[in-house]
Amino acid sequence: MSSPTIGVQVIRRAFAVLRALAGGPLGVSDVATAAHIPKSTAARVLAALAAEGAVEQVPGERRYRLGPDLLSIASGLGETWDIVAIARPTLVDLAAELGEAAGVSIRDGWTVQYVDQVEPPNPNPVQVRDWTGTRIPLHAVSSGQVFLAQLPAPVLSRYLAEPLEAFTPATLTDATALLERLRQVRRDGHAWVRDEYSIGLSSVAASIVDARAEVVAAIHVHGPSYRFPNPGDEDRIAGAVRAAAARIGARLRAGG
Amino acid sequence: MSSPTIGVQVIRRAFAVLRALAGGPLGVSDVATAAHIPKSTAARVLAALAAEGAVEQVPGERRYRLGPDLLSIASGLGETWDIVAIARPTLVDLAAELGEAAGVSIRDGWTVQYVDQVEPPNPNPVQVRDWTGTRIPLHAVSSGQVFLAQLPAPVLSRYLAEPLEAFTPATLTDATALLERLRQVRRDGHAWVRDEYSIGLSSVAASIVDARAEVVAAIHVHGPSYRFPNPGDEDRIAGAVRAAAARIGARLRAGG
DNA sequence: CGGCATCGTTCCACGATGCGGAACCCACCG
DNA sequence: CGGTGGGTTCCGCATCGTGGAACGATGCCG
Repeated sequence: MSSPTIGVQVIRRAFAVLRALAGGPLGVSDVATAAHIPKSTAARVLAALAAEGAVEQVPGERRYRLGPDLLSIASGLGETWDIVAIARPTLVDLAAELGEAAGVSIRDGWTVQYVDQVEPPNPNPVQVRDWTGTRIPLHAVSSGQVFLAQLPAPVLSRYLAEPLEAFTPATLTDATALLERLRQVRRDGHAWVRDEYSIGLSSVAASIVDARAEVVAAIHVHGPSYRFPNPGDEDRIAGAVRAAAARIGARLRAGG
Repeated sequence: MSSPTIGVQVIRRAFAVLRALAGGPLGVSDVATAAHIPKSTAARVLAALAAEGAVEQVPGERRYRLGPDLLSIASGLGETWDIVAIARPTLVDLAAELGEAAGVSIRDGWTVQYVDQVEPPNPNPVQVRDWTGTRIPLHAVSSGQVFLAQLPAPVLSRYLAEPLEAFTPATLTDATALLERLRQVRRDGHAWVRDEYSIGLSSVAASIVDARAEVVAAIHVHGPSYRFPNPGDEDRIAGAVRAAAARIGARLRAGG
């Protein structure tokens, strides 16, 4: 291998297989193709994963899909798990109300990690792809700015010390401009971002606060800039997002 | 190896590690002990899992915990995922209302698979352990009986063809007795089970029906038999469980 | 303040373990 | 009945993981 390739390779492959299956049930050959591994190896890995309950054959067919045992592991995620589970119904409502996709994210170091997303009912054919599982630098997206806005000043300045990557011409790469934006975010309780991460994509986000008054997650709604937000509709939309975030926070604080 | 030990062993170990971490953050040595693998191997596996985002170091500390990327995989579970996510808030309410633990399960072959469980607030010190991730034969538990009650006759008789394992003296191991019970379940819309799986443990379950009118999951509430159900309280409790199941079903049918 | 108990990391030679190409089998289809 | 494509099995090779042990960092306690 030209690159050192750190780590245990079977594990790499196993997860490649799991991620491939996350898209829906697949047969052995498809898995092999999707995960870039030889067919026989794919079969062996699938068998091993099946023995662990991480995947299972869909009854009748011979394709594989993710197995329910993953949930028993995922439920060990603790607070993160609670957040996703609790947020889901509210996201469904929010997506329905605004007609665009809604999602939750958490902060992971200097990036946002999107952990769940729900599409509106009767989604418009023009829709934003599902970002679940993606990590994006904090300054480039609305959820990230929400996280940044509540960081203690010294921590924040450590983030600003490094150069801010540009994704589009609109990305805020200047520390001063970003600080000004964060001031707005703190004032409004939400962050509006247009075309800063991807051209033609707009989003609003608001933060979720747990019992210890800490920001543990953020929710957002996003859609194509040409129709979202409709001019003059920004406040209504932002209000809905803030309200949803508040509701989720309340549930989180109430129910364990 | 005395036993053939089928499967890829690194994968076995990787999942042993993940399951160990499902209980909460652990250091390398603890993981090694819990998963019964040498320390250096544990470190290597953890590093590999970390590279996949399946685990992460808790910031500041050096212990590891499950990583958010698991969610991006779990969200590929499709309907099962939706069920858990949607059921959670209702389970929280239900557990609070009845003061005992509530859970969701799905059917997996001839077993029930518990996929989530929530404890009541201020739980009594005497509580039932968390069954999440466990599989139990259908006839022995309330959720299982709910699933059995709606199986087509021919499928059901295939299950009854094999001997029914006894877990306690109260387990229904006689096909006729079980059929009679299932009749009750169909009539009532719920299943009450006392001491049939474990002595001193009682539970009620009701089924969750999706848009295609299929039973896709069941919820239950269970507690120690000495206090649950309180005499004369069976109907109220069962009613609450049925209502919760109906609510979850409705949400499931509405929101994607 | 210094020594001891832990915990994590690194190293390396050994060999078990997983690898994967190819042959085989089966189910489905034309 | 011959062909195609997916799944499973086989088996010799060497890769990849293994784990004991030594090292280094931490932090607790005396």
